[in-house]
Amino acid sequence: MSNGSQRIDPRIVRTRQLIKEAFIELLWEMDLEKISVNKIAERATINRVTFYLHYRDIPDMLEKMADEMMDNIYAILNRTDSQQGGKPGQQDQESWPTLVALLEHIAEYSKFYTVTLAFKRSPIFTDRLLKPLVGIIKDKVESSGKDSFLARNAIPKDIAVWFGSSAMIGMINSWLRADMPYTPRYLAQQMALLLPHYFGND
Amino acid sequence: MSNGSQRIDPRIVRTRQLIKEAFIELLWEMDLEKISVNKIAERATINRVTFYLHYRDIPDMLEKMADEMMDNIYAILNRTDSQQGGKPGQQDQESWPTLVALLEHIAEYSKFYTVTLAFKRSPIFTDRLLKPLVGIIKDKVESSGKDSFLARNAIPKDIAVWFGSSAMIGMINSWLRADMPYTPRYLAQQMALLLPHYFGND
DNA sequence: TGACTAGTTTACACTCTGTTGTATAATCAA
DNA sequence: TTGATTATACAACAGAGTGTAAACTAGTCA
Repeated sequence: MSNGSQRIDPRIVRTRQLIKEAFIELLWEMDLEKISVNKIAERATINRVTFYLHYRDIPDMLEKMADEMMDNIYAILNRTDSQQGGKPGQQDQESWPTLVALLEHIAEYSKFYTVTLAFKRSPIFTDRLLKPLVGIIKDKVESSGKDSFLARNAIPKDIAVWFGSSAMIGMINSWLRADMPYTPRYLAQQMALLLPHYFGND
Repeated sequence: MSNGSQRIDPRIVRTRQLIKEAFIELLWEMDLEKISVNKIAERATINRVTFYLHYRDIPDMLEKMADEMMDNIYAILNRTDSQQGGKPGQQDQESWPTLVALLEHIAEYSKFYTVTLAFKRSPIFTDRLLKPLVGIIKDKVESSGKDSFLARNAIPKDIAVWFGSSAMIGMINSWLRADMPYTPRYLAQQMALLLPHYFGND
């Protein structure tokens, strides 16, 4: 109880890593619905029964992988948020460090994020990523002044949130699909340009 | 051969309709991967073998349903495009009739579009709908002048297209998820306000 | 080293798939 | 209306995948 991070049996780490890698590989090669526990076990060079020692079924595995992903995302969002404190002026010049950090993280694990968000017909985790973005955009919209663009045009707040968050997630999506032809920093700058109402410079 | 619309055996129409309705119902109730041919046949009150007389498997059925959907979408896009001809000035005042027609169509068949685009974790047809929107947005971006917002800020054209199309599809998605709290016309107006660079009034 | 735990192996009952052959019922054309 | 045609129903099958159990093997940690 004294140690926060429990010591985990390295066999468990190894097996879960093998399963995860096998799944990502298979998702490159075929649609989600064609992936079976059999195939995952075979590709991961583990016994099929071992899979069931870790996950109830494939949807359960997806759920846990998504949770893992979101832990990483939230770690980035919280880290950069607290680092810069409350200096919204400088924030814009740097085109929002949080956004840059997020895009850099996605670029680092691009294989995972591509198959999981942007690939084929099954953007299985898009929904998850949308959630924190909605939260961020919501804050921006809520705190926008009476004379802001959104207020001047009487745009309902929920529509403003829909717009900002889906534009952002869609651009990340397209960027991954196009095999990341721009650097995270440059893309972040363009996003800030296109979404001025959400980046302070309104 | 003289008649364009082939006379189709009413039994075929009936069976395919039953299958389609059963599938949409099941998609309300469970994830795509939990839906089997067995369940579809049972719900549709047809024999399981009959399913295979119409579709090779479930992915094939999805493909054909998507094709059907896209036929309807393209019919709307082409109809309103040709109706108004080339009067881009008036177009904006009416907040883009094509967009209104599209949203009205989606609202009319909201149950289908909700499960198929916006529901749960499997937006199975989103990709399809994205395609014509990308085409439309691309035209707007290509034809934008040297002194337009996009040109003044040197925003790459592909990024501009990513932005416009994903903002649009995302707003449609969120609108469906929220159970369409605004009329198609009103939503279209808000979209035109938020995306001025794509609606002529730049 | 010895206790513990993860992974392997084999086996079983079950569901789903895709196909075949035959029978029945609905549709269409003359 | 009749006869030919075609869609659907029904029963059966092999093959694959699922989820679970029990006994065994091997890696981990104190």
